[in-house]
Amino acid sequence: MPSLDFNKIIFHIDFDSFFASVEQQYHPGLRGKPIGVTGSSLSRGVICAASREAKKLGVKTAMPVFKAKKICPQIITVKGDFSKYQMIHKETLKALNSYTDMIEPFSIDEFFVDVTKTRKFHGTTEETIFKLKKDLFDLFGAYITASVGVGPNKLLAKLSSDINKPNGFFIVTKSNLDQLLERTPLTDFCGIGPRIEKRLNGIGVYNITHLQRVSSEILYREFGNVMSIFLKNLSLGLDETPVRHVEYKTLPKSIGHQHTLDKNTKDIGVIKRNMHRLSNMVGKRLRDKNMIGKTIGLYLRDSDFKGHFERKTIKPATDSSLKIYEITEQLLKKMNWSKETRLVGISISNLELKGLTSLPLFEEDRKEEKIHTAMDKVNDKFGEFTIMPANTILADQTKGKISSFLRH
DNA sequence: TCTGGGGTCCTAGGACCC
DNA sequence: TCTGGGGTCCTAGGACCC
Repeated sequence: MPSLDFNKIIFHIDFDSFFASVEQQYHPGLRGKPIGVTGSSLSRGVICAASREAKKLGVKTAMPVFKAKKICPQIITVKGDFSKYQMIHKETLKALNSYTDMIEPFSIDEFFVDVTKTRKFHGTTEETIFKLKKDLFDLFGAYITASVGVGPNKLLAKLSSDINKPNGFFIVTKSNLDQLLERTPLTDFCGIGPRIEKRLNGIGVYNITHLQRVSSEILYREFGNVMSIFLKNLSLGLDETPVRHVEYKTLPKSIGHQHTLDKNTKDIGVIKRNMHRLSNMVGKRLRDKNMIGKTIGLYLRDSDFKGHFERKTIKPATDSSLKIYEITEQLLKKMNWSKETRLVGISISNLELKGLTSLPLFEEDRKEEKIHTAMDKVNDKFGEFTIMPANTILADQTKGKISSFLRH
């Protein structure tokens, strides 16, 4: 049974309206205005991030652009520039490294930092927070701010970084813990989404106090072993997952790309060309990371927004774009697909680092590898998708540069 | 004008091997 | 003889996060 140890000090650092703040920092003309950062889809996009001014007017993350415009006609939409956000992420990691190496990036704009052992070099918890905020100010300027939550574990740290947003902080203590838990709606806890909430409601649990009191047997019956223990611990503010060292996470478990078509289509040719392009993107990223994967998946979303997924595991593992494409083509056949299609996605999982064992045995394969290497080199030099197999080039959207966005 | 794009983890059940 | 059980791999499906 885990317990709460207030000698442990975990920070959760969460940038405020991250993408939007970055754009406002870079473009002074956008400051003080309601802006929404959008993804790559032009005609059917969603708001990836809203500035605080836009939030005040009711614009929310993941809201379709057209809806945001309806609610807030004066909103300025800005196309997101992922490389900028990535750069700030990396700089933040560097800055945090001067405190401790116990840093776990949780997303592009969130970090857990375990300062239990190192805090004493920076004074009290409050002094450490202020120093950290000053570091960020010196690095990025006044517009890119972060809120900090401090607690004895990741669960409580994450919960509290939201309390005094933007640019605030909150420290969980023995004396404010109960109140904090009680005032937090179930779905504000990391790990409880709308489905779980509904199932909790089904067994009479509507708030955290109910969850504390509900019997473990009833929870077990509804959620099984792992989830019921997780929920019970959560209700008491308990969480023993460690802050993982930054290096621990650098190897991805899966790599995927998806793309919402400009228009729904039944044209298998269009779908296949998108599959081909996405396969190239996935393969390229595998090769960049020097990884190979075994399980290849094809995801199609129909016009009713329903997702359909098939996957297949192959041996040996591959990093070949062509192989990935061929497998997804088989999957497409297996799905017997004839629906109006909205989105095409391709992913690969079951990843491992490419070792000596996976050197291609046959001349044919070596040739393909050489082509890939040459193609990747040109693309690295002159930009993504300078060279692509001919049938990947889409008649209707030739300049198919897709920026990949990790989050809002 | 309905609803993007990148991920992670868990469970149940079947196939297969020994 | 017709059948036990553990382990691993895979598929299929579901839920969550930002």
